[in-house]
Amino acid sequence: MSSTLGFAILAVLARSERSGYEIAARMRQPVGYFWTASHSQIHGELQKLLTGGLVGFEARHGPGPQDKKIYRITPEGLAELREWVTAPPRARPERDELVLKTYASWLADPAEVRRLFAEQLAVHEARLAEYEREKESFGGEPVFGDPAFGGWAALRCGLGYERHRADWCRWMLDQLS
Amino acid sequence: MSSTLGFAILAVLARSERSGYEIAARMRQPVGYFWTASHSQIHGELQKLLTGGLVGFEARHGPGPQDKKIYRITPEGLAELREWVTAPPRARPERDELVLKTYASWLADPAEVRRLFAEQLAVHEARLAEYEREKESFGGEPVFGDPAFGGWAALRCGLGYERHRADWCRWMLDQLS
DNA sequence: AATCTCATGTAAGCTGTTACATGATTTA
DNA sequence: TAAATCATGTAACAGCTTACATGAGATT
Repeated sequence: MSSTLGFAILAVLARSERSGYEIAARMRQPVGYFWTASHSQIHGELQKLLTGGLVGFEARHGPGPQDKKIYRITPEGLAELREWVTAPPRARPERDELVLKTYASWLADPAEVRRLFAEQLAVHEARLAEYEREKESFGGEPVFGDPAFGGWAALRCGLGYERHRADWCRWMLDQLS
Repeated sequence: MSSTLGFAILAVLARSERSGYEIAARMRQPVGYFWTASHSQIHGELQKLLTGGLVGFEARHGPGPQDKKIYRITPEGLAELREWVTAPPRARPERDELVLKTYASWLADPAEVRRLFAEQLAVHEARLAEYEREKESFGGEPVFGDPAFGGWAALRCGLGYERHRADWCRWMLDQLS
């Protein structure tokens, strides 16, 4: 039984073998859009996966003081990952700081609340523009079965989310005028 | 400097004085739609808020072995809460297990993926129906300034989110057929 | 008689963040 | 020569979950 982070790492390694450093880079972009971890967390989790026999590694030298370790998913790791993919996700409790602030917004100066939501709207519009650019960079529309489909579907989810958030911010700004 | 949980508790206490038990109940419903905590976490956080002078309490007896403690926000607590409301929320890293599963879905049996998304769609449609019912239970549409506006705005955010998620699940099911 | 609600707390453990520690190679 | 990138690890701490512990009063 691995943690979700373990499966995130396995999902990356299922596509190609990588060093811990490279996995950490992926956890910023593009996997970072839906799962993130710092390098310290990744190195620790890789140790656990190694103990569990879900990954193996091959050391290669340089550059740097320590040898580079190229991790690879094992057949056992792939089997566990496959099982996990279609298992129902465990519900995470919602924690949304902006909505919490909204809940307490009756205490605040309306002008300041307006500024807060204008800022948030700008953030979501910027992300939307970024996602639209990435959408362009996909040549065609990948279909299910293609490994690229995962990234495509995630991007569509991100676009929908940012649109919903931007709409809500606009509605809030309307309410404040 | 309080944690976000501290401010969530202060936001509840700003509306009316409550015992730890009652705050925990609120953290399931309706505040639970955007912030949750278990009773053990709440009791611990209340101790910190008490030490910081942001809340005070009055003990009242019964029922139960220990006295009931009715917590009340202090002027200092209210001032800190007011300041926090319009401060920019600190960005939480995205962690979305369903999207992560989608990223790895190329490894799985399409029929199983279809089942997973059909299940998720049902979850979001059920929540949508629940939120619609709650929307009805609001008599009119509260306006900004009314404490009830916070709950109303949060509900509208929730409705938008569930619609976006349901749409994405439907799109995924389309892709799988 | 059993279970549910009210009521507060402690403790162990996991997850995740931030800072510390080292050092070679490449680029500006 | 200074900084960025590559590269791996440890340690301290904060946040959160789950289980343990107790017990009165109300309901079934």
